[in-house]
Amino acid sequence: MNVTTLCLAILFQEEATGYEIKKMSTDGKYSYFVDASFGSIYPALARLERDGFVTCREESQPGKPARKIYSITEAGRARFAANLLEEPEPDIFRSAFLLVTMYAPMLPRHVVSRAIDIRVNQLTQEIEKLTQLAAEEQTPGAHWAIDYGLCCFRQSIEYLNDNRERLEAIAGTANDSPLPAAAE
Amino acid sequence: MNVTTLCLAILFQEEATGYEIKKMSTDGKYSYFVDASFGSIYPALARLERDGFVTCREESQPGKPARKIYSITEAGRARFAANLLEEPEPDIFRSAFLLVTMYAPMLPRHVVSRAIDIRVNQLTQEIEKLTQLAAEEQTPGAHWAIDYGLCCFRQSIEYLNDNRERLEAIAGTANDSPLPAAAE
DNA sequence: GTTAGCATGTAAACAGTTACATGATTGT
DNA sequence: ACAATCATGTAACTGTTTACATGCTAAC
Repeated sequence: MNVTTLCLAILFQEEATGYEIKKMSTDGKYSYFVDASFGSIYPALARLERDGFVTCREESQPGKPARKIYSITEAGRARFAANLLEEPEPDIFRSAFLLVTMYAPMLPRHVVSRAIDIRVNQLTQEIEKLTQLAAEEQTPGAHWAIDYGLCCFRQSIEYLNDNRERLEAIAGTANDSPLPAAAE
Repeated sequence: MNVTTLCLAILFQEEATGYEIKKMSTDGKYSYFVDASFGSIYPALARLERDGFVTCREESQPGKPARKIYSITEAGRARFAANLLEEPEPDIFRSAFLLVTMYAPMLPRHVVSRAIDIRVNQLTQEIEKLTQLAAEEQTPGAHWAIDYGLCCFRQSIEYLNDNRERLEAIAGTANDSPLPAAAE
């Protein structure tokens, strides 16, 4: 999914500024679609407005730049809806954590332990985020998605806790490691 | 992870050609790191060779372009190892399937059903791939990673099978859908 | 006094994809 | 006949990030 579609997806549900879209795509409910930066969101919104898929009203604030609040148009709704009807692209999972596990034999034990700790932490935070989202959220589709996410993340943490010793035992067992520190 | 690091990661474990690296990053064991195209792999290998991180020997084949088999150097091993010691970046999950679930109320039921079918299929294939990989694979780190993946994927399929009716029941319940087809 | 949050926007730089060029072999 | 697999490589294009510019307010 590209930034333009992300903007339409969010504006389909609620009005928002570019700043708010950025937050939602980085931490919020829409973080499972794209993580976009300001440098891609602002130009995307300008293009969407130029092409009639969104409209914009300004709200001036004393001392700050005016908030530009975007709303989706009928053309915008239709475009996003048509998008949703297409076959969804495959889900993507990319993991620097798994890279560490694959090369565990050549890594010092503490590096492997730290990687597990970081991953468990990340998952815990993700669960907290979803729990909070569920409390605020009303739409039934979002609720289903949140429940699914919670189930997957909990299972993942459980697996990590149950199997971390097995992985830590592998650490540092390679005898041809290019890391002098591996022997420590 | 970028394409250059991917090449080093693979060449750390085994010699390979650009073509083989492409396959491994798209379907194989390394598909959880980056999915790279030829247009990025060949230039990356050329840069790595120029900078002394890999070496290359050619194996001519009648009727085909010569295979350029790359091997990692000590400098390359050191560079990749240093990379692994850094704090791993957070794992990334991006899902077009979850987008469909979130907007289920405005979608016709068959679109939602199809999205679930596609996702279950994708997960099933992922499990088959990992099972096959486990049969071929020797390194203990890779085995741990595969077991972890299998656990997550199985759990995910189970959830989808147990909760698909609940999601399908939501489909088409929005009365303000921009899709005329939603009423079918 | 310094960091974080709010708020918009631009331009250069970068990484990567897509499409093209070339061509034999094997399977359907 | 046609598609897929093997095999390398380049060039144009695209989308996105990073860094910059600007500036107020509130918290620590």
